[in-house]
Amino acid sequence: MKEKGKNFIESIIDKDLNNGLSSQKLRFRFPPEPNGYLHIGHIKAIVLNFSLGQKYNAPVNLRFDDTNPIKEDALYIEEIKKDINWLGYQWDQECYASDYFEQLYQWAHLLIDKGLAYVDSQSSEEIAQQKGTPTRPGIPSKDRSRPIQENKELFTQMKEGKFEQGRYVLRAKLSMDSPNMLLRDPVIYRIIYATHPKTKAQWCIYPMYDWTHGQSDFIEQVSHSLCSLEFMPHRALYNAFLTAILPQEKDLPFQREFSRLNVAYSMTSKRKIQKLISLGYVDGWDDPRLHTICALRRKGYTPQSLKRFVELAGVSKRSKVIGLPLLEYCIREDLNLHAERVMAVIDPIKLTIVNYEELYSEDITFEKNPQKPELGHQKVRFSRELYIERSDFMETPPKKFFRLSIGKQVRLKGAYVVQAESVIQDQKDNVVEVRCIYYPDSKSGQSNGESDYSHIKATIHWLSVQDAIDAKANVFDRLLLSDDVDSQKETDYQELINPNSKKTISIKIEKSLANAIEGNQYQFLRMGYFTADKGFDKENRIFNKTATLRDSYKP
RNA sequence: UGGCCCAUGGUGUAACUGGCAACACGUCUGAUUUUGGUUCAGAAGAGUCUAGGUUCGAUCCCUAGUGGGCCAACCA
Repeated sequence: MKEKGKNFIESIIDKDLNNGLSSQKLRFRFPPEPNGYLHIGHIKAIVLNFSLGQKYNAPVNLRFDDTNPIKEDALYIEEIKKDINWLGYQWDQECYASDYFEQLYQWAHLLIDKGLAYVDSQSSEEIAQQKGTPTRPGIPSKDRSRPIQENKELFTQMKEGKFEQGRYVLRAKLSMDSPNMLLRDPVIYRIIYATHPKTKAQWCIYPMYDWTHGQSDFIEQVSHSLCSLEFMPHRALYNAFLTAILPQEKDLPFQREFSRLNVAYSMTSKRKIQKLISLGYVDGWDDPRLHTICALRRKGYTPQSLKRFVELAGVSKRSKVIGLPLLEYCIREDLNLHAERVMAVIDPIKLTIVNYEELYSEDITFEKNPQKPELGHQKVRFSRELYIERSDFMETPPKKFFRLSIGKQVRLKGAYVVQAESVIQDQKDNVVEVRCIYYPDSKSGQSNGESDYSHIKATIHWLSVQDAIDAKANVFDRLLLSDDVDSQKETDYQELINPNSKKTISIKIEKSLANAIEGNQYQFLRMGYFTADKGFDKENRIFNKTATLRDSYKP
């Protein structure tokens, strides 16, 4: 049977299943380090692992890789859990690498017993120097041949806090001339005096990533340990350690690597984002211009759209940067189906209907969402004085402009056809008001008698002046000027930042939006998708622009 | 003067153990539409990095080259 769209990870799993691996043994895991907020790149790993879990009906663990107390914080544990839940995933077990510290310590002793690890007293710099280069073999440490018993005693004392930070490390004795630099006697334990988010002051030696990850996978019986491409050289260590401490074990987990999701114009480096925040270029980790999960959420991205994005981006082993248009497509696709349509005028200009009764008004209705008629209708007040979008009127229109200009007709959404008659200008000749007439027999949804309005090419949105409410909208442009900041080593923030990445503008919204709830998404008819910002209330009516609508109008 | 990984329309992925390159986004037409949105129909666009080899036949296997990525933290 030919299955299309299967990615290479799924192919590997299917092959394993065909080769006799029981589907009961399938287990995955998402292993973040709690040292910062999750970003769009993590979404790929999350979606990949959890959707594999769903597809194969296998459990997925959440494992915090908390082996470096200097960088980690309990705050991030909570934030990470929140983000994963928001994405709509439920993990099986909530695990911590620190749960395995004792076991890892015992295994380290086992490694020493086998003559495969030694305590090194050299400084970090000395060790680095002796490592050599990829083309030049390393030099063995003077401590490499330290007797096993002495190693055990020193390591035990390290654990007992007998030494100051940095005094000793435990190194695996592998090879000092491997072309894989990671195999050149890697450090597997170091002394750190810091408070760990989970184990507090219980430990003063901490295992390194390589000594932790494979073993943690084994303990949790993870079958397929998926990580990004840059961990490929670590696979040799992953396997070497597992086979060293578990020589008779047959069902060892194994690591497979996929390319990480790099998004154009996005910054995912914690250090760099932190810098942006401290320099005041963005307001915080959830500034909608960033690509952290909390920022995407605040901007109005939905879990569904982000999952879809990851799905469309695919899984492969090529390093690449995905462009923003795909991300925008995904949120439009979702919001088109779900967002309520409302009227809001972003850049208002007054439109007066001269032949409409001055004190008269009427209720106009239109569908909340043409994609979902069952949602019913929106009711808006129509009257003589309206606001329309400034860009919907032109004094000297180009040939293909279908909207309002003197002598031309448009339909006001849900209401009447109007024809512009004249404009009122200020001293500087700016148009401040458009005056028009309306055709009483052109009302939406009514039979129009003799008149035929089918030639009207455009429908524009509007708001009754007396009912319009003031609000604000944050409109964003890309924060960064370069599409691939993440791969740049040093960054000149001055030159990197788009000075016009955020504009806050005053807009007019319809009454029904006055009590919008934070996080709710709307389509401002013809203008794009907007989301009520956090803290939205009567005093503070702010919307974030989530995405623009597609626009095939080309002047 | 190292090792590992990768190379398919503009972009991202697909093509089962080799059988005349498919899907999505984007682009362009046309239709529908009271959102220049949506939807629908259709089109253009690659002969699979290069050179060899194996084969009746190569995107797929082999060799070499080229280009890109990763690796020398007491980070993960």
